[in-house]
Amino acid sequence: MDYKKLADLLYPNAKDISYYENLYPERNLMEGAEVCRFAPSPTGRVHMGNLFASFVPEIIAHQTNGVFILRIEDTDQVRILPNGIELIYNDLKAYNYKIDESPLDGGAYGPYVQTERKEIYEAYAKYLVSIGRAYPCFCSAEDLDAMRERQQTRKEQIGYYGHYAKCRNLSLEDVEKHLNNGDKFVLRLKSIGDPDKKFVFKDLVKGAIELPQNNIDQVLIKSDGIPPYAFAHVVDDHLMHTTIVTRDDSYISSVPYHLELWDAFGFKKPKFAHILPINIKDGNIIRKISKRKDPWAAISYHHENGIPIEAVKLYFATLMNSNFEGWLLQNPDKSYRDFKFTFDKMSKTGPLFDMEKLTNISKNYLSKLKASEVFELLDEWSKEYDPDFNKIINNHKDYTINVLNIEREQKKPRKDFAFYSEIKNHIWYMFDELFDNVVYDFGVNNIDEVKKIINLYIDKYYDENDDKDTWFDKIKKLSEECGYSSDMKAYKENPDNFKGSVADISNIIRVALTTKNTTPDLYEIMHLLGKERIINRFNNI
RNA sequence: GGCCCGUUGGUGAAGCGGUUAACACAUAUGCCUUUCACGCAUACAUUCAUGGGUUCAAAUCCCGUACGGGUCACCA
Repeated sequence: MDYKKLADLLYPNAKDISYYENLYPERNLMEGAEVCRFAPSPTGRVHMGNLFASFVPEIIAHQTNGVFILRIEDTDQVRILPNGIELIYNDLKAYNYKIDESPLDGGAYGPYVQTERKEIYEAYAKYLVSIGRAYPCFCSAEDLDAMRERQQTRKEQIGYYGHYAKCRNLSLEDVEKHLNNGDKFVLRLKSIGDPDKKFVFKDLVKGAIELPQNNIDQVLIKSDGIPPYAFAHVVDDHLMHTTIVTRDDSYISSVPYHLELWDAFGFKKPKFAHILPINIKDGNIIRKISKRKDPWAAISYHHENGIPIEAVKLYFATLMNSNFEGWLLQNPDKSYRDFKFTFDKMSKTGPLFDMEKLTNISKNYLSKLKASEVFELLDEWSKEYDPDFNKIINNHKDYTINVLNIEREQKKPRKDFAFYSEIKNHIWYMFDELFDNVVYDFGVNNIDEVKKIINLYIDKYYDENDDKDTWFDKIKKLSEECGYSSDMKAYKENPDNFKGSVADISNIIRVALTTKNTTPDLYEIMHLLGKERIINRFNNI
């Protein structure tokens, strides 16, 4: 068989691969720099699962001074979305992922959309034919269905291989005849593997895995001229000089085929890291995150609820390498990017998404920020999701920052809220605009007693210039004057001797001012509220 | 069904031949305290799915069983 002739027959116009080999030369990178990529299909918006899948290559690429590529795998025309590329790109950008090369940023190794690389694939397909490792197959869908059925009933391996690979031995004349007929064909790999032979594949995440060789003559180019995933992946990652292929763990079973393809081309193989998808426990079953079933997994849900993007990334970092958490505890002021991530520390079983954990991480993250930083974040979030509140906090910007600063600048700051959407619930009573139609609950204290106490307090004790100690001493004096114990220990020992304690007095003032039974430090709140507002609120009781 | 992979407390997860089986989250109790939050202290796996084997020694190595997941397309 003259393979060269067959190749020309099949792909008369395709370029020689040397053209592309020269067009996309070796990258000039530092020793150890990794070229990684995220290669999604443009089928819709990113969710937590994809976001994690892209977090990994992004961080590895940039930690090694390498390159992070966004490549769009749109060879399956039926599932793609019209603006799918922008959707994905914007979602990644919203999380501050640094994308070095992409359909939108361009780059020297593009195009970065697979359907735009058709002629490249053709050249490499032609090459494979010319060296006798690929051949055209004219079998119809019906032929293949019949074959599969037969294999199934005979309990044989399913696929196009061995004597089932009818088109493998087509002569040049046969092919020519079909072509003249206008018959469509797919290009298939001429596999030389033996499934009875095993080899050991080293995965960066999963370690050594024993796999059987591939013997299926897989489809390299579909009848529409576009390659399925595997062929496109090999050509693209070769030409883009990817050093680490990160992808979903489900690809692992097709590794034997992929490796045979790399070898058929004679290309230098990249390293592989098969990443377990983030799972979710749904009742008793564990399954992949689903966009449809898990609304909380959608990026939009995170935006709406004001889940800080940095917290999500911190959470991803702990999912990626569980020793990250301990490191962060030791290095609270460092960025997650300073931590040395490795693949071998990644979960081999698939991490479970844990909202409680994310919440905790987020609380810690927000508690460490400056009040002004929290304000900026809150401002940005509320602009879109709570415009009324946004107006209020911007009308009193400095005041709001001070409110957010209550018990913040201390070694162990408060951790009241995890998400921006929760902040309002914690500080609304500090704003007169929101302190409207409020309902007070003074518990066991009747309203006359309450009025007596607050009036006495304002007339006799309150002074807005008091420091905290003086302020509290006065509360104690007020307690005693009203028959309440100023000493908690004494009160606890003989509660019957008093009408209540200084805690009750404090709480009456707290509720009168905020309606809430639990608030941050009362002194700070009163200090920020100011005399006028305090008197007004007391008078409203 | 074939082929791969996995199974450690309520949860995530470290450990990879000798540990009191880390750590974090959650939960509970106590302390601190004007409330809350924070913090601190204590408790929570007589044991690492299960049965066997190797070994002086096994969560760690080997074999079987059960269960769970992945994959077997002109989808990625």
